[in-house]
Amino acid sequence: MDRRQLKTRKAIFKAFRNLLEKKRYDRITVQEIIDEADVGRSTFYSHFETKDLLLNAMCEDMFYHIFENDPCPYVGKDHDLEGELSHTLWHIRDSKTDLSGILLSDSGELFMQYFKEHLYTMFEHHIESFKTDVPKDFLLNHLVGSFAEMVKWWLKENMKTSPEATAKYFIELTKIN
Amino acid sequence: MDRRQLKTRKAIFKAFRNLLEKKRYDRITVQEIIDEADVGRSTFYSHFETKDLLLNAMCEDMFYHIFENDPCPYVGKDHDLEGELSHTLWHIRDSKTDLSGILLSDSGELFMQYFKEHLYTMFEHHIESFKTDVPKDFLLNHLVGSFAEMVKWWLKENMKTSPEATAKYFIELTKIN
DNA sequence: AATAAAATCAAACAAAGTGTTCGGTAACGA
DNA sequence: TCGTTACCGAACACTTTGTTTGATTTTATT
Repeated sequence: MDRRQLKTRKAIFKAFRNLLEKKRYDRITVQEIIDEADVGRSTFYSHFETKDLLLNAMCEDMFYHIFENDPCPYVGKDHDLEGELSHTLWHIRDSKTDLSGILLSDSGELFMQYFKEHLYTMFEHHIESFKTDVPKDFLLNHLVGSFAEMVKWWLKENMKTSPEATAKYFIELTKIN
Repeated sequence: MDRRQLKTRKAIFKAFRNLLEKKRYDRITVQEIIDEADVGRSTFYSHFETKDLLLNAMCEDMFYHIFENDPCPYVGKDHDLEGELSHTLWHIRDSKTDLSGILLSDSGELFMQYFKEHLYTMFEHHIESFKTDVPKDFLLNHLVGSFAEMVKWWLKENMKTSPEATAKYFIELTKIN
């Protein structure tokens, strides 16, 4: 990939992130992004057709590393749920881009939706092992929703508790078998 | 209040609701609302300064009846949590305006935020009676988040289960003491 | 029924944002 | 070095916004 492309792409992402911490997504104009990123108007549109696609690209960028299936450097094995949750929290904490700034911003719910989509596929792999009477889709919704809320709370509290303890917390509070 | 005012206000609300079921909040223009409601441009702005304030007014209108502290016609006493949750679900089901259309729309998260605000104050009254080690604010987040997700799921499934059974479901799945 | 008050309307407006196109300039990779 | 590619800035037609104007109903009251 051309260095120039990467440079503009990063500049736009950074500008977008800066703006998102200051104001709501739907109040941010392309004009402002252009000014903040200091790129030409036509350049922006050659990279991203719309503001929505920019958001989309940025979310993929942000959440890719968090949910990638890599050998976990912190937790030995992540085949059990609790281990995988810790793993995920580790990645969130170590994420290079400031996730808390964005997830806790006025447009946080927007990113939460992307976040939840990833969580769905993650929890889906464990859903079979749970013994409960509630329907599967409800249970999934419940797990994803409460875990996402927990992450938000965790970030808001500056991640005082360790990923392991936090994951254990979550398991503890939810009757999943 | 003047009949004309009420008529315009209702027309705008209805137009807004119709549009919200078709497209996202931030893609809806004031122009479209005006056209759909068939009111003059200046009339709209004499009622609502901005689109955000219109949303705000409509949410208050929608959630007022759901969370008002009335003598419950369905559940005898609503001093216990489960009874209050049933009560809330009853109101949601009987709500005149189609809540599910809006809460499940593309802009559902927007309304969920308002919804959650009400839930917070509701759960706060019960929080003292819970015996658990997790911090109070985390527990609140957890309850509000998972209950809100449950309502969304419930609406999506066309409210097949009864309010009472659904509330019991929720209590059942959450370790709150 | 008459009247004063108030809400509505259409039209017009400047200002700001959108998305596209253009040719010129500069940076890249080979 | 040289062809390719990405960037820039300027201009464009177009839409949306929020405000103002003055004429036209509709309302509540007497």
